[in-house]
Amino acid sequence: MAHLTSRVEYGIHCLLWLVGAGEQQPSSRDLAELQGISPSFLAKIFPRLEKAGIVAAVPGLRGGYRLARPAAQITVLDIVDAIEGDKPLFECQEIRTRCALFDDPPPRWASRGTCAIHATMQRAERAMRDALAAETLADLARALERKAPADFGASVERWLGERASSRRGSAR
Amino acid sequence: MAHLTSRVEYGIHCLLWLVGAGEQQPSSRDLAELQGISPSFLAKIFPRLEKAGIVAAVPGLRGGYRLARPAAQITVLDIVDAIEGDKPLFECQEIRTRCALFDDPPPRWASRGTCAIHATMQRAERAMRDALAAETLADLARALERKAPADFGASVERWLGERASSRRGSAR
DNA sequence: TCAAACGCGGACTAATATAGTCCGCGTTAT
DNA sequence: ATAACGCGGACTATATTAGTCCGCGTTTGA
Repeated sequence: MAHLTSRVEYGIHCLLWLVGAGEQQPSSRDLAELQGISPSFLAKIFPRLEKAGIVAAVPGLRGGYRLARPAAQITVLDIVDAIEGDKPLFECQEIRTRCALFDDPPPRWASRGTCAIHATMQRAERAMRDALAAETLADLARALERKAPADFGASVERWLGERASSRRGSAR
Repeated sequence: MAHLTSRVEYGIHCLLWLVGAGEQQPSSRDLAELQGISPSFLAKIFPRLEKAGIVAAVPGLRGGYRLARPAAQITVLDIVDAIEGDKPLFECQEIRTRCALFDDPPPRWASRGTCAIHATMQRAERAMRDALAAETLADLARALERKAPADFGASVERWLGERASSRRGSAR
């Protein structure tokens, strides 16, 4: 995969289910099965979202996750950074100081300021991050809501509710 | 490394040496040793730049590379695409069609248009690519020229000239 | 004419990252 | 007490990256 990995893709999709979940607090297993992805893999993703303050975790039986703040205050960049850890698009290796014409301690001017190539890459990364910061979880949820039939949200809530009550019940 | 790899970093640094090379056409080995990187690794990078029409290759003894067009007409994006092959920042896996509430052929509306998450990532990638396309090799060369002492360009040309004549000579 | 250096490509290796799985801990509700 | 929860660490398989090595066809100075 590329720079924005499956972790981010899975994370956002499952956060979107959380937007319309109402009072419920689905577990990571609930979310994984609702979304059709690996439960054990999703279980590695959500703790990162919790530490970043995007979701709140409720421990114990009947526990699970809910959004820690309104969806309109969670940007896609917040999610990406929480999951991927703010890894840079480009890592400058300071190649500019390694020139056959330089002596062992390379001249000062060679490492003065930021490497021009690095600066260009940083501008590109900034542009990418700005674009990700411009979109919130609420925007994405609205886009999905427009596509789905009117009763779909209620169906999802019902499905999550059934999962929750089956846990309380005879414990399979 | 991240999404923009060492290949790109090495490629751009060595292309910059080519900007001020004048009439000379340094070999990839010349460029690698001038820049202090692995000659065999750089030798895998330059054929890609050649196929993209960024540099022109001259085969045979005394052969080497020169820019195929003016540095002002070579953007950083051109170089990145030539070396990395235009790989996307994000690969959508169409997770949206995999919902536990869907039947085996998922409903039409679920895959209607572009996935909203994918669209956001594509906007971010576009922003990144636009930023890379805004900078040319000539811009980078100018930035370096401002830092280096006035006679540095001439020293590099002399170094490359000596390498060239030592090839013609008694063969090491 | 012949060797040496060139570009080019393919096969190979080592290290790292990604996508997962599995197990055990402490917590909590039934 | 048990079962499900979040959490973390250890583990595996596969893909990518960084880099080496060798061989082919071309060109050219000795």
